[in-house]
Amino acid sequence: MGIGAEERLILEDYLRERGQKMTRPRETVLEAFLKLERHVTAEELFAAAQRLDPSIGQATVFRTIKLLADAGLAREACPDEGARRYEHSYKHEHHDHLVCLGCGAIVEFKDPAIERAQDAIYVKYGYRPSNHRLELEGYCPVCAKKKVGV
Amino acid sequence: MGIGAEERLILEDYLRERGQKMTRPRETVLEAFLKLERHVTAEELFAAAQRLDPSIGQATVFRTIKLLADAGLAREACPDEGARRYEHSYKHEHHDHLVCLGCGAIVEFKDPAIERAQDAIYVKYGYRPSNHRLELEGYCPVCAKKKVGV
DNA sequence: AAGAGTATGATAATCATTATCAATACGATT
DNA sequence: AATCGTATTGATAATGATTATCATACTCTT
Ligand SMILES: [Mn+2]
Ligand SMILES: [Mn+2]
Ligand SMILES: [Zn+2]
Ligand SMILES: [Zn+2]
Repeated sequence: MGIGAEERLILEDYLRERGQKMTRPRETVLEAFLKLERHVTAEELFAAAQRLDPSIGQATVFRTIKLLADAGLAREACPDEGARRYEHSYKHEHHDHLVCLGCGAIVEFKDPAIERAQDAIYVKYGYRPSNHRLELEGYCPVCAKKKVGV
Repeated sequence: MGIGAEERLILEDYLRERGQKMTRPRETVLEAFLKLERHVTAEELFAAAQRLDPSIGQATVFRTIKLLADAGLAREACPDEGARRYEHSYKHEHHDHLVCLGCGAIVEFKDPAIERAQDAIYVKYGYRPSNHRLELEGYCPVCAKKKVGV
């Protein structure tokens, strides 16, 4: 069983349910995405997909990453001032991000106390929860040293 | 003492320190901003400023709202899928946002437990804190009712 | 193999924001 | 109050990410 077989099936099911088709370009984008274990922009994904198939178009990458997100295989995370970024969603639990403003290093974390407190906020105001985004910005130990006193 | 006198002085000091000048357009944008007690886009601010002075240019609004942010009078908050939004910062403490995906209603809240837990994360990973962004999305009581079962 | 309908890639269009630049306004100094 | 060196302005073009268009190509079921 090849890499990404499970994800491929998920995408196929998702497409079939909606009368859409599994195509070669979509396979290519999925494969490129699964190989990139990072928070990736559409442009980076486009470059990776082109390495697998130079004939692939940019528009297709934008369209497909959205499909992957709808299908539950990808999820938006860590927008990069201007560009969206996506990360794996399938078998990758929700988490928050601590990002270094100096070098871009990203720590992924999940704090039960924070998650619980957020749920309490929803309850307090009678809102039905959908999703949340928590991003902590700062300077990693290395970059903090470089900017002493700033 | 007119409305916004304090803020005006803050802006003047900020500009003087950097060899920049207090100008009529900047006054106009500040006045328009202070009157808008909401999370506002540059475009909305532009419209409001034009009502005060039809000759004002859009570029000036973009430039000035950034100045206000640097000067500590404004702060980015609640980006509106595509466009930045700004809110008052002077004498308006940090807070997080709970936003309704149905009608756009925004609840501002501050949870000491969450803030504390966030600080702990910074400590745990040795990061120097800069700022953080927490946004809870969901459906307000009214909109939740309209979408029962969705 | 054929047909109906979806997907593709190239390209143009959007939208928010920024850069450019000649003309103008500030404000310190005289 | 007039002068002068700079900073600022508004109009406009440019940018960058994303989306829309559309003629052609592909999928998948029959
Ligand atoms: Mn992540
Ligand atoms: Mn707010
Ligand atoms: Zn760093
Ligand atoms: Zn609502």
